[in-house]
Order: sequence, then C-alpha cells, then structure tokens
Amino acid sequence: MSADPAPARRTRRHDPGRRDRLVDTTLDVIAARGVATATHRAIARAADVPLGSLTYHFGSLTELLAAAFTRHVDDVAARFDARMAAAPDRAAALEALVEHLTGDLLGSERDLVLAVELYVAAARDAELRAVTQDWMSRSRRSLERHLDPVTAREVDALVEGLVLHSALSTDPMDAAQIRAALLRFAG
Amino acid sequence: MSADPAPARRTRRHDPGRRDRLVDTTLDVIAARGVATATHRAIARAADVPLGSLTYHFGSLTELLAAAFTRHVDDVAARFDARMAAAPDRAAALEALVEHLTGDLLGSERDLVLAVELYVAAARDAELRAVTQDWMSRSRRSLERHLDPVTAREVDALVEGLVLHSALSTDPMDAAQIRAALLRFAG
DNA sequence: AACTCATAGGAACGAGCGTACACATGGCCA
DNA sequence: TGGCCATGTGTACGCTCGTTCCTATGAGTT
Repeated sequence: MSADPAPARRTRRHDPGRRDRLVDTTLDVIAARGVATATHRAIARAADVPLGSLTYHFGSLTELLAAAFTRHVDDVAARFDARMAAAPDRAAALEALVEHLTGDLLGSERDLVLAVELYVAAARDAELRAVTQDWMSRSRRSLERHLDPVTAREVDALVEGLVLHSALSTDPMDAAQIRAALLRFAG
Repeated sequence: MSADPAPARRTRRHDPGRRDRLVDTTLDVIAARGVATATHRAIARAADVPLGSLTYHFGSLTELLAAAFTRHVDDVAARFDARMAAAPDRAAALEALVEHLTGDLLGSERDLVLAVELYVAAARDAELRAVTQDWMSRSRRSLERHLDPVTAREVDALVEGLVLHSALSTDPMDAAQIRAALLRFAG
C-alpha cells in the first residue's frame, strides 16, 4: 500500500479515444455497483482522469449514461441478431434464443446486471427509456426472422420476465427450466 | 397565493397513527415521482410533518421504504390470493389471473408504477430484495392453488415480464393480447 | 398538582453531488 | 517559428441529502 502517487501518467495531453474509454468505464462502474453510484466522480476515479474531463466530453451525466447504455445495447442486440440470422429455421431459432438467454445474458453476471440497471434507469428517464425501447424493438425484429409478430412480442415479454426473475430471485431458474419454458411457449 | 402559513395545524402533539400515515405518504410519493425522489424531505413535505419526525419513527430511510413496500406487497398479494382462492377450477383461476393482471396491476397506473419501482429498488438493496422475494413466493403459492409448481413458476416470470413491458413500452400490449399470451402459455 | 417521558419540532452538520469556469498545454497550420 | 484553439485540468460554487441533536410539549400516572 501507499504506492507511488500515479507516476506514469503525467501530462497525458491530447489523449485520443478518451471519450470511448469513458463510455467503457461507465459501463464497468454501472455493472459493478449500479447506476445510482455512477457519478461523475466515481467514473473519473475508475478511468483515472480528472473530474473536468467528463463534463468536457459529455454535456451532462445523463448524456454519458445514455451513451454507455446505447453502446451496450448495440453490442447485445447485434450479437442476438447474428444468432437469429444464422438460424436456418424456426426450431434452430428457438434453440439460438435459449442459447442467447442462458449463455449471453444470464450466463454473464455483467450483462444481466446491465440489463436490469437499464430497466431501472429507464423507468424514470425519458432519454434512457428510448434506449430500452430501441433494444425491445430490435430484439423483436430479430425474433420476427422466424416467429410471427404476435409470438415474437409475447416471447420478448417472457424474456424480460426471465431476466428480471434471474436478477432478483434467490432461487433462479436454471438453463434447462428456461429452455423448457421458452419451448413450451413458442415451440 | 401567499396564503396564511399553515394556520390549522399548530401544536398537533401526540398524533396517533402518524407512523401509519407516513408509510402511506411514502407510497404516494414513490408512485408519483419515483423511489429516487422519495427523500426524507419530500415525504415530510407531502405528509405535512417536520423533518425530524421521520427519523424519530424510522431509524433510516431504507427502513421507511421497506415498510412502505411491505405494506403495498401485503395489499396486492392478499388481493391476488383472494382471487385465486375464490376460483373453483384451473380455467377460472387463469381468468382470475388475467383479471388481476390487466385490472389490478396494469389497470392502475399507481400499482404498475409501484411494482416497477420496487423492482428498481430491490435490484440494489438487500432489504428491499427480501420484500420482492416475499412477493414472488406468495404469488407463486397462490398460483399453485390451481397450477403445478413448474407452470406456476413460469407464469410468474411471464407476469413480471408483462409488467415491465407495460411500464417501459410505448406500445404496450392490451388486455386481449395479455389474455391470449397467458392462455396460450398455461391454458 | 407535580412529575415523567414518549413524542414532536426545528436547526445544524458534514458529505457528496452536478456543473461552471478560469487557466494550462501542446498539436497544428500559416 | 509563432500563434491559435481544441483539448485537458483543477478548483470552487451552490445545492440537496441523511442524520444528529437539543429543546419543547403535553398525556398519563401518582
């Protein structure tokens, strides 16, 4: 302990990509301790940049949070759509959906937490709600590659419930139970 | 404007039931503007009591929020269990579930908002997560009056998803669509 | 009537917050 | 080379917050 006080960094002027790294660090902070603790100061500390750097690159904290969640949603939605596009038929699409849900979303503590934190933030902030809605609609469009619109919508709601359930329950459903539920519903 | 400065209330000492009214007022504030705005000061203002009164009756803000959400969950869970108990068979139970969901929960802006705010708060607070888990398990037990445990669990997750969906979507499912989804799943 | 103590009331403290702003720096172009 | 200006930095302001603390009051008891 009591290490040298930041010796390496010094006059790191004109740091290209800092804005990008701030977005990444923001996601890290949200995933680690929740959107409520994602303050300018906490993010600045985690990214090892001065406080003023945040308000220089982002006009407000909400703008930064929106940028972070947008990046995350883009990432997850793209992965999901790739899975759906690669599925040759409806049965394969359902298996790919199970894989996405149990592997990508619920398998990664980080992705699960980020999803719930986004729900949380969106519940009260219109700008973040737009990000959530974008995610929902992209997810539904991916499902509609193989499912009819009505089913796609219902599956989407069920998926949201399973995510919430996994995050809040002490005794969450395992992969086999989730698979059974989805197949029962849409199989 | 510039009305008399609180003329009626004056030396309202020994106010019985104030603790209860504080819990109710807390729910009102949460429903109106979100759990993030439910501060000591906001609640005190809404209840027309001095700030110190809150910390006198509740050791901390979290304790007050937990008391408020507990009261709400008790209320909703009791209403739901009454519906389930009154249903003579499985088909009637499913109709009662639809009624509860579209009428009680989603039909009341207040109840819908409170449900989502509880999810939100529970995501980061262990004490409030216990309240959520209690709600989930009571809801599941009510469903098990007519559904097997596996189905009850899956229906519970779907209901959570439908609640979240209704709260966050610009284009939420209507009662008929929700009924169709539930019946398709468990009917 | 005197006493007591649970309840009520209001002010104050220290901390953390978003944001604004004045100043420093150095890459880039004339 | 010299100067401009986008970028980087550190400090400070004004605000709200949860909580603490001291004082006042009056209902119930003796």
